[in-house]
Amino acid sequence: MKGYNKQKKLLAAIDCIIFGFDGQHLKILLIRRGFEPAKNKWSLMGGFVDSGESLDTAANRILKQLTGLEGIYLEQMYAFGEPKRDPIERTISICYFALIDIHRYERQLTHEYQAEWFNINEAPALIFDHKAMVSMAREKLRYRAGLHPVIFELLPEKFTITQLQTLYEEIYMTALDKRNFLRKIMASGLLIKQSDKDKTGSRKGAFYYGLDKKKYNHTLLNFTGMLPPARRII
Amino acid sequence: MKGYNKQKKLLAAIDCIIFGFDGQHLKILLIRRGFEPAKNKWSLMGGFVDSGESLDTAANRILKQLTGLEGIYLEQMYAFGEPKRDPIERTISICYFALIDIHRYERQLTHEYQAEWFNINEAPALIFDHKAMVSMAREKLRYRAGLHPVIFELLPEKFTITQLQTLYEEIYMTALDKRNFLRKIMASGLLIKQSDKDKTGSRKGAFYYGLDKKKYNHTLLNFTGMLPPARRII
DNA sequence: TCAAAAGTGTTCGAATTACACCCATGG
DNA sequence: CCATGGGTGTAATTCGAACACTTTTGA
Repeated sequence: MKGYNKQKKLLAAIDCIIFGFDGQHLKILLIRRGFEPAKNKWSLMGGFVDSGESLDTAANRILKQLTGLEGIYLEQMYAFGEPKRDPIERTISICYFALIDIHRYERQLTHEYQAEWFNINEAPALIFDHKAMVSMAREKLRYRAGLHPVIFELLPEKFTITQLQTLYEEIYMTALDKRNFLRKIMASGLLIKQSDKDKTGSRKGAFYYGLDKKKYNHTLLNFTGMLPPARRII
Repeated sequence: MKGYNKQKKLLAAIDCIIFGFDGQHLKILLIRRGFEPAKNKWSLMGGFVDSGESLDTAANRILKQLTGLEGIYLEQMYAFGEPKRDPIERTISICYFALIDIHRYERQLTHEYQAEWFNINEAPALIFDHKAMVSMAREKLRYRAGLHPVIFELLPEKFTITQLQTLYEEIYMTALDKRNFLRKIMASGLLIKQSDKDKTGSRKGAFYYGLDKKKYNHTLLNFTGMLPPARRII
């Protein structure tokens, strides 16, 4: 038996939404598409799945090729398959979302790869159905962040409580009370207070915190969520 | 421009995990595969995506063809794409999961379509990577059911509190206290007490409840979950 | 009359909320 | 010395967990 003769083949693509956080705003990484159609238009990171590679492998390869990023948090999100979504040829796109510490790669990304960060609310028009992908990714991020502490993937090794809180506020588009936030986040047992301070944000300086990596890995499956129940988006 | 010349095409398939609940156990619907390879082996409902149809359309079509089911709860779950997952030809499978009221279709399914229900814990060996699909679907169901009242899709129009509780217990593989369960489920405001009783389960009979459909639709986005935090699987 | 499932409240501790002032520092 | 963001506590309420007995009725 050589194959399923009567079935139509099609192209499979990967698209990645890459989230970052600059301390103020949630951002996404975009590039100008390198080939026709829609060449030079803003686009998510994308490419085709090769024969012989799995979807996860393809996603990692494409991410590496377009941005140099490796070993980052990457999760499959959804498959988009409207017949006309790509005007040239029938292509289904398996969409991934990634979370990275923006500062760790900033120069590399913008200089070597000419990728550009945009505030999530100020992104330019995107090709094809990429806008829908971005909104779905945003929603999925809220979902995930409410249940698992994935949010730390967006922060540097050391961060302040205020940065963490701002990040939650960005993702959920809501204001949080800092005392309650601190109590709750400390109760998770995930944070380890450092002895040094971030002096860039204020005169007084704010203590850095690090992540308890062991607990973090164990906690991925048992996290109650940071939002007060009444505001849970999920 | 005619196409992306250098890219490899592949087949896209749909596979559906169909969940049902018989009042006692969570079940999945399987059929014997109708074509080679692995003909007559137990399999999820599956088929290929045609040109010109979207993934959702394909999923609905395949479900209709193989089971006669229409208009049921169907949600995309995950794309499986290991290169060798189908031994005959490179095929990625976009996997859906469905929730149905088992009694509504029981005869139709088992007689006309020779599909068979299996308790989720007693299912036979499945072809390809279908076993992994089923475990992921189970997990996803826990996830969903903890946050949205999708669980009612598995029950008939009228059901008793005990049935509902048993269903939650099945999905989360845990025992729940009936008084606490009742209080919590009633607090959701989703249930409407009927005036008639189900007499099949006991001498005394248990009141039926129906779903407040308007509230149900609005509540899909604001549901706190039925599990005590300590036991939340998610 | 009894077996079997239905139905029903209370108490306790933990978690969540709302809320406002002092601290440390660099300029 | 003062403007700025950092850091802290308490009281009221709600929510979740644990727990056991009475009711109904068909056989």
